[in-house]
Order: sequence, then structure tokens, then C-alpha cells
Amino acid sequence: MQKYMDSLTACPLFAGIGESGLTDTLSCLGAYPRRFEKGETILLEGEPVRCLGVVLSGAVQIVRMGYDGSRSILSKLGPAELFAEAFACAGMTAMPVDVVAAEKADVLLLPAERILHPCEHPCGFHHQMIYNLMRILATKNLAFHRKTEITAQRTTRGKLLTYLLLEAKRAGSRSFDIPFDRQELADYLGVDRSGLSAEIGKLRREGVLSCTRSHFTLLARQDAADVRPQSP
Amino acid sequence: MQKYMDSLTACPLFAGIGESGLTDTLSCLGAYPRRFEKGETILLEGEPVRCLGVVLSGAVQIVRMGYDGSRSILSKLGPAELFAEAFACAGMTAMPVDVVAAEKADVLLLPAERILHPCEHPCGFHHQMIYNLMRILATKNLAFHRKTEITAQRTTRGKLLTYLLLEAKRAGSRSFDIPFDRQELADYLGVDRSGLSAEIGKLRREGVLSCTRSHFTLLARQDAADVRPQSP
DNA sequence: GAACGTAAGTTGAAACTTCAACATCAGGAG
DNA sequence: CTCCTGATGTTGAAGTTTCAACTTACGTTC
Repeated sequence: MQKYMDSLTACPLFAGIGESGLTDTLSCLGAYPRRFEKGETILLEGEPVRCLGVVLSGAVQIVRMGYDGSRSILSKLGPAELFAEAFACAGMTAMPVDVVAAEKADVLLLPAERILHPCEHPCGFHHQMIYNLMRILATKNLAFHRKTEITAQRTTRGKLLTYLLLEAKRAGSRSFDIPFDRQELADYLGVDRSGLSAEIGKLRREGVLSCTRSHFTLLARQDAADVRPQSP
Repeated sequence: MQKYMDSLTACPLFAGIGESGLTDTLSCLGAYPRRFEKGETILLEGEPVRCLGVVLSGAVQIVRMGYDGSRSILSKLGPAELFAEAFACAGMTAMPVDVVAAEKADVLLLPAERILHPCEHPCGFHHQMIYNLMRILATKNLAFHRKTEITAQRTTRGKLLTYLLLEAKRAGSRSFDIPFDRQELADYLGVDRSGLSAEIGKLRREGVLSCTRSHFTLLARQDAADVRPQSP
């Protein structure tokens, strides 16, 4: 376990709990590490959700069966990342997805019950963990909210501009960098890469924005309602 | 406050806390009710997020400014419903949306700090509330996850089938009712209503499904991979 | 500095969605 | 029973997106 201390301390679930506190906390929670070979199933769709997991080494994938029978990878997680926490905390009876090892992986499994319900002899960090978990769930909620807002737009232009406006707001500036290259941005927005390129080109010619690579600048326009009405 | 006891007990945040416990709990949390007239802003975009809210009476709207300057209503909440909980729990510094009274409304505001951090003299229900809040956040996460999966599909057919498959799984049967009429379903899926109708008709003719009104039945097909491979 | 590889921008055709207008159908009111 | 009304199904035109193939730009390697 000691060899994975880096992954553990980097995991937001254990934020604020020092290396010293971790050992006690983990045994109090009944956490147990397991090793999976590439391709092994860690959590199986349909099974009850008892544990949430932390990747200690290697990588795991969240995998789902599409309506046409195709298997699609929803995400890939590396060391220090958390999985199944929402399923566990929501009290789901059946996993809606598979979690499989993308390569040889060590995983720490934490029984959800033991986290959500206070232990008899309150170990000092239990509350901290609950607080961390809440923050993680809330933060993911916001990320989903963002993405939902973006993909709710019907056109490539709408998605792109909604995304860029949110990024500008986050950066607190009209000028900002995005963490994607074109292909990744297209995947994130759920549109075609070449169509995205075309749309960026059009917006550039229209004087709405300028960009080089991943650096974007939104230009002021007369018709854009970028002033907020005074609060009542 | 007494007159809003129904809204309070119906609010999932207070599940498991009896009427008797509520009064103590609320004062321990520093909750305060406020009345808003129609159109008044309850929480203003850009302001720091200090409180989460419960609708006691009337209705509130979550409102956002679109990229083209249009104001769009993200959702409308009625009595016993919760708002801003994700923003508060994620520790956001600025509200990303406005919350306004859709009609005359009474709202209970709860300072987030007091919920997330344990009080000195541990009131009996504090842990229950944290547990409830966690469950609420996790459940919303799942709802978002669902919706993201659906809207990630590029075509009307893909969205519809993904949605129906998830509903069938939820119902545990190939035959189930959906809680939408066609227009609502189209809005939920983010597609055109008439296009949706057309697609349903096509799927019906193809023998993929049958439906009357809001009752759907997915029919078995040779090419659909609806059998899962054995777990390793 | 020439060759190479990857990322980004272009383009035309095919496929799909949206839009608008209209046809049908079911249920309720009178 | 008939007339409404609201929901649903149909359809063709117009507009967008996707797809595939290619060009251009940029950075690295040898």
C-alpha cells in the first residue's frame, strides 16, 4: 500500500488527510486493494453497487453497451482518479456500466456503506472524507451541467459559442486558452471536426472571435448582449 | 414556518427528520425564510454562493443568458424543491446562473457552511442531512449522466433508442410507459418533434418497437446485441 | 534544411434535421 | 351526435452536419 501513497494523497477523496492519517482511515473504512489484469472486469453492469474505487496504478475504463450493440468507452481513468462514486452514493441497486481494467491495474475498493455512515469510534478524518466526497459530487454535477448546456444547443455554432462563452467566464477574460486540440474539442462538443474547423473559420471572418491554435479571443460586438441588466 | 411544514417534510434534504426534529435542525443551521415577489432575483449571477435554497411556496426559475443574448429558462422549481445545492457544495465563488421568482414565492435559505461543517453541539439530525444531501447530489449526477449519454448521440434515431433502452432497463421490462408526450420527449432529447414522430414511425415499420401514446415496447431483433457476453 | 508526421483548414456530396404547413385522430363539451 | 381542441403523424423544401479526401501549416528529426 505504501508504494501507492502518491496516488492516494493525490486523490481528492483524501484531500486534507495526511499520509499519517491515511493508514488509520483506510483500515477504519475497510478499504482493500486488488489487482486486475488487462481486460478483467472490476465492476460488472447489473451487479449491486457496494464499493467505490480509486485507481492506484494502471488505468481503468468505464464501458457501456450502445443501442446498436456497440461497446463504447465513456471514459478512461488513471492513478488517483475515482470511479463509481455517484452510483454508490445514490444507492443504486445495479451498476449501469461496466468498469474494466484498460491495462494491468491496482485498484483500492472502498465499501460505500462505511463511508456514508459514521463509525462508532469517530475517526478524526471521517468527516473530512464525507466533505471531500460531497465536493467531488457537486463539482461533477457542475461539469455535467455545463456539458448539458452546451450539447443542448442544436447547431455547431451554438455549441461552440456556448462553450467559448463559458470558458471566457471561467477565465474571467475575453482571451483564454482551451485544454483541447481541434479533434478533442469536436469530441467534447459532440460535432464533426472538419465542420468545427469550418465554423471557427466563419466566426473569424465574421469578426466574432480570433484564435491561434488553442488560444481564443472573443471580440466585442454591437449585437451581443454582453452587458447584464442591473439587478432589481 | 409551520404553514410550510408540508414543503419541508416533502423536501428530500430533510428526509428522515420528523416534524419534531425540523424546528431544532433549522435553527441550528441558521436557516431563514424570505419572501420574493414575482420577478425578483433570489440569487444573482456572479455573486458568491453562500446559501442553498428550498422552495416553500410559489415557484422559482433558473435562468441563463445564452450566447446570442437571449435569456433561457433552464428549469422551473416548485414547493419542496431544492436549488443551488451543487453550486454551494462545490464551493463556487460565483453563481453561474440567476435564480428568480417565477411568481410570488417563499424560499428557505440555508447557509451552506453550516450544513457542510459539523456544529459544535452535534444536533442529532446533522449527519442525516449530510447523507441526504450526498444522495441528492449523486442522484442528480446519475440523471445528468443519463442525459449526457443520450444527447451525445448524433442522430434522432440514436437519441431515441438510447433513451428507450435506458427506460426499458429502468423498468426492468421491454414494455414500459414514458413520462412525456411527444413534444416533451422531443424537448428532452433535444430534437425536432415532427422528426421524432417520423423516426418513431420508421422504427415501428422496421419492427424495432411498437407503441401507443406513451407506452412503448421494444421488440427483439436478430441483429441487436441484447445478450451480454459472460463475465470473465 | 529537407523529409516527415501531425494538426488544422477546405471542399463537395450525401445524409440528416429542421421548418412550416397540413392531415388525422381521440376525447371532451355542449 | 357534432363540433372543438390539442396531440400526433406526414410531407417536401431548405438548411446543417457529416463524411471522405485533400491541401496547407507547423514543428521535429536526421
